[in-house]
Amino acid sequence: MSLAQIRYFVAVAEEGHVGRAAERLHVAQPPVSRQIRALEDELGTPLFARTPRGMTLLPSGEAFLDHARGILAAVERAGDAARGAARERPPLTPAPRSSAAG
Amino acid sequence: MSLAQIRYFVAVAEEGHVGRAAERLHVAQPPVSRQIRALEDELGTPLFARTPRGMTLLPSGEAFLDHARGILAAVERAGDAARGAARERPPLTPAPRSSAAG
DNA sequence: GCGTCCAATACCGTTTCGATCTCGCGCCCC
DNA sequence: GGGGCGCGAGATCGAAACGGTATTGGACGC
Repeated sequence: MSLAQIRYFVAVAEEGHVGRAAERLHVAQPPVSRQIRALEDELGTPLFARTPRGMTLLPSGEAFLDHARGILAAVERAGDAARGAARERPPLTPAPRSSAAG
Repeated sequence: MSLAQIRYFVAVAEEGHVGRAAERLHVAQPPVSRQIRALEDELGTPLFARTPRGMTLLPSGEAFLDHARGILAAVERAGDAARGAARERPPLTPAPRSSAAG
C-alpha cells in the first residue's frame, strides 16, 4: 500500500469514475485502474462495485474511505508540524563567522 | 513522501543509527540514508542532527515522529476496517444459479 | 598516524510506474 | 435487433524510482 494508492482511491471514491478521478489526479486512466486493483488485491477484498456507469463504493470501501482521508490529512499535518517546529526552534545556527547569540 | 520513507524515519529515530535501522528494516544502509535525506529535502527542513555516534532527533524530527507513528497506525487500521466491513457485509453473493434470499 | 565506526556518495541491475494503444462489456438510440 | 458510445480493464513500452554493492569522507580512540 502506498500513499499514491490511497490518493487514487479517494479520488475514485469521490468521483465515482476512474476516468474522472484520473483527470483530477492529472494522470491517465489505466494507472488509476491498476492501482485500485492492486490496493484491493493487497487488502484481500474489493472496495468498489464495477457498474456500467462507473464505480460504486462497497461497504469495505466506505470503511476504508474514512481512514484514507484521515491518513492523507495526517500526512499533511506531519509535514506542517516538522516545518513549524523547525521555525520555532531552529536546530543550530550554522553561524559560520559572526556568532550572534540570540 | 512515501510510507516507506515514514517507516524508515521511525526506525532511524528509534534506533538512533542508520545502520541499525536498516538492519531492523531488512534493507541495506544506503537506501535508508538516502530516503531520510529525500524526506528532509521534501519537508524543507532537517529532521536529524548527524553526530559521529549516529543520528539525533531535532525538534522538527520529534514533531514529525509523533505524526509518523500515527500515520503508520492509521494505515494498519484502514486495512483492518476494510477487511472487517467486507466480512460483516459481503458485497453481493454471486449466487450464479440457486437464488437464496438472505 | 592508523584503525574503527558512522553516514554519505557513485554506480549498476532490477523493479515499479505511468502513457499510449487496444479490447470487452453493457446501455442507449434508432 | 444492430450500431454507436460510455465505461473499466488489459497489453506493451519507455522512464523514473528503488535497493544493493563497493567506495569515500569525517570524527574519535589508541
